[in-house]
Amino acid sequence: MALDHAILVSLLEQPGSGYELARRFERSIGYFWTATHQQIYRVLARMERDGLLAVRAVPQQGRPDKKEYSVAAPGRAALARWLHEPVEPESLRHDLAVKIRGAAFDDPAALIGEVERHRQVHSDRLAHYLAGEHRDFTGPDAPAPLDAGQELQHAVLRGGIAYERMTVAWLDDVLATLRRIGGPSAPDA
Amino acid sequence: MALDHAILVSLLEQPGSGYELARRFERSIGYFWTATHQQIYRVLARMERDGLLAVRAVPQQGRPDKKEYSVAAPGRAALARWLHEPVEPESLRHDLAVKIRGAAFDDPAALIGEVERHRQVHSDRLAHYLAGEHRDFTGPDAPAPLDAGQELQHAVLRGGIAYERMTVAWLDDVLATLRRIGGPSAPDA
DNA sequence: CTTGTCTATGCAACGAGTTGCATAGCAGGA
DNA sequence: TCCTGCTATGCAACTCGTTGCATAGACAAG
Repeated sequence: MALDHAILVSLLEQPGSGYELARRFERSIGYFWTATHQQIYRVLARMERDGLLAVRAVPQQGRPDKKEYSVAAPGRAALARWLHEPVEPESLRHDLAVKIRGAAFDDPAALIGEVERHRQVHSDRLAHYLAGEHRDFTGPDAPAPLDAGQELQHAVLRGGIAYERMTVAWLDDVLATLRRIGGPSAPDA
Repeated sequence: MALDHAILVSLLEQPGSGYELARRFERSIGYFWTATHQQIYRVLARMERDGLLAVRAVPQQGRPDKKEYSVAAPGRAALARWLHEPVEPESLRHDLAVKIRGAAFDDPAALIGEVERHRQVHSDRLAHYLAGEHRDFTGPDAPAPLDAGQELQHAVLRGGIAYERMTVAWLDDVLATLRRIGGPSAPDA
């Protein structure tokens, strides 16, 4: 299970509370691994119980205390072990592709709005990634010689950028196809 | 839940047994939605119980009977309803990206073999998709004017091709990065 | 002064997905 | 002959992931 390992990596990059992790999972890490706060709290509790993580209660003024988690030695070892194991190349779960094939049995033109909406989301994500890349890696405020960790984060971000660019281009292709067949051919049903 | 709908689409394209569906999910449909035979049998049983599918026992010589499922009217209606609902743009679950970021806390060079293995898998899938595209859509044996369903299947396949091409290129980028930082910089641990 | 939002954590229930195992006949190779 | 593998279906147990709800103090807007 990779959620454990995603949390370990994130805590090694920067210790933090469950709440903070949940927000990171909405941002950088979450681009490649999503998780809700419930999942995160449950996994943190389990990993702490198993001695992979250390907790420290941090009092805050005007707020409930937060539990700051950091990676203990056994957690680091568990991550290292996982890094040396092969993982399965992932398979996609692409609802929209199912819908596109399904549109043949309904009205293809009715899907245009939905595809446009997805295109917008991916286009926004792309802009967001590009802004992050400029801020952290390629812009004037970026650290001059990147260390290994930053190089790797940048490489992963380039993957996200390539993915979103590819997706936007593909959805444009799909839209053109839907408009082409929406005209001449009648819906199948 | 999209497994139901993926099954409906697949059965509309071609009725078949659970076993046949499981094999389709290893091929075309499975490129965008994976499922094991257990999942498929369970969902087929539920959908039949709910009247979305019709079953027909087909005797076979030298083999156990197979249950051929096809989509009943309520199933078609359920699919149509889903097609008109918005779905969430999916988020990735990319183990390898987690590993790449995690490599900063281990030996980056140790990840090269793993990344090469993934590159090979994606490169094979790409070749496989391209062969399928030539066979079904662009080659001399393809149907001359494609109908709407075929146009849409082709559009989805083009998405798979674009995805695999993008992934192979990105993994090359990652490999170059790993080799670059593997030399000068020492492992963090 | 009440309502809503943000930080911060968590329980309980459910549904989705995975893994291991079982059955059963037939075909082909060592 | 025995072992492996393929077609064909399914149960049981488990883990993973999602959804709804709850608590609780601080702060801002209406």
